Amino acid sequence: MKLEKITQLPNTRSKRHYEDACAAAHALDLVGERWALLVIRELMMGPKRFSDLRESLPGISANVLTQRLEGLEAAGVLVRRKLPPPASTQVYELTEWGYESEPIFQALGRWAARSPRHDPTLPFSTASFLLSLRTMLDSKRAEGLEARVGFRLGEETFLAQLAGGRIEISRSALQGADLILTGTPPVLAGAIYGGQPLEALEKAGALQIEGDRALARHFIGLFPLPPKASIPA
Amino acid sequence: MKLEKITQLPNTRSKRHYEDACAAAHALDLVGERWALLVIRELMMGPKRFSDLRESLPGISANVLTQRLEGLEAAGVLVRRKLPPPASTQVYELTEWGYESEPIFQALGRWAARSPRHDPTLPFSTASFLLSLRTMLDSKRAEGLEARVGFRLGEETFLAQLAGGRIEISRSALQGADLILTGTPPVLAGAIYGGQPLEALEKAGALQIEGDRALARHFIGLFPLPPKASIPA
DNA sequence: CTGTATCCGTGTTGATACTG
DNA sequence: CAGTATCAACACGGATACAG
Repeated sequence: MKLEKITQLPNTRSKRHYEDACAAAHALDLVGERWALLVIRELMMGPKRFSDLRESLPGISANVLTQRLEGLEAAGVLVRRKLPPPASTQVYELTEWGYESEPIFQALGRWAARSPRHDPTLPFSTASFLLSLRTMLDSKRAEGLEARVGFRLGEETFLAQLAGGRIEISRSALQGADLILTGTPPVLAGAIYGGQPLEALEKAGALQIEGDRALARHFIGLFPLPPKASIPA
Repeated sequence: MKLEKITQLPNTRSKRHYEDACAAAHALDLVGERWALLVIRELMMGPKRFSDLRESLPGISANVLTQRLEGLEAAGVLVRRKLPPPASTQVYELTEWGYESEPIFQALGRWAARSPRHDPTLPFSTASFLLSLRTMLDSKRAEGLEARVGFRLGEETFLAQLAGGRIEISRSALQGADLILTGTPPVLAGAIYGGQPLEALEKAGALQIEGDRALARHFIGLFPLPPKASIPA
């Protein structure tokens, strides 16, 4: 008669959370669940649909994505919005406060780039590639440069504007770009972070360069990786 | 004879990890499990023993703490060290790279301090209080100030040195301090972040002030909180 | 006294199949 | 396309027992 266990009180304290006044701990209550931060990362360059999110998050399952979207909406990190007709499709978009979480990704990324176990050959999403540029730009090296670099990544195009040692990147058309790079995020990352020569990638057909080729060579040198941490025996 | 179950293959792919080249995702593979970041936070002000960690992490269970310590050691974030006799007790200490994770906490903390749901009345550990000072110091306001502020928090003492708009905090004896504050982390946080008047806390016996009282009033004004985010309906 | 290992009830996660 | 339903595997947290 194990069916008698209807007496389960299902929600004493429905969610698991740290009982801790520390703001960082609170942040983990909000976005510390598995996949939550990666969902936010994927929305960092602008709104996306449910299935766009699924595609760019290798391995997330539909039900978990649903739960995370619900949780993040309840937390005030994102909103679901219906695009006006004729598109009429639903998208998820970060709130202003949601967009302000970018420094979290930068801190995580800068730190983990030094990890001895970091494997840069895994799948690389468009959003993380573009965020990595914002994170890794060496403002000293970019100081004197003023330029517009366009990216064609799959269906989408993005424009990076360099000025005053800073970089701004947004979804945008590419007119007025001094240079346009076309390829997949892993290939572009190979050129920028992996030191792979542009010519070789071009010959292999993995990369196309239109416009100022000298700028291309300069540009890919603006994003130095930190040295690996040496771990004790 | 349940002992026959040795046939369990325990590690097909022993750990759950994101298959993602993004460095931030890799960071989450290393320190994204529940409790991992809070363990690191507690070690941020110096080495601790197993039971110190348990005490300062309300709600963690012994087996989970063991697992996290193993995982973080394997990742190269911390090491276990045996103190020389006669103390001969084992402590956990962050590696240099482990200490470099502090910007992660600052980014998380700054962001979540704006959360509409942040509840600052929960338990507050010594480590998170001291880290919050490093995080929230307004360097403009601290610009001209040169001072040493001591803290007596339970058994331990810490010295905060202000100079050139920056703050350094370390476990240390308190000689040479211009001001010494004694109390619990929640009380001190109430004064610094909650705007509770020093005199009231002192009269209530929750706080003791030794030394330069004008400095105390100045000091608690150096750590402004950001405004709450307004979340959409 | 300081950690570690094991058992166990429960909640969370993830893969597949399925529905509006 | 945008999710729900189901179910198995795992992770968490509590208790307890064990080892130096």
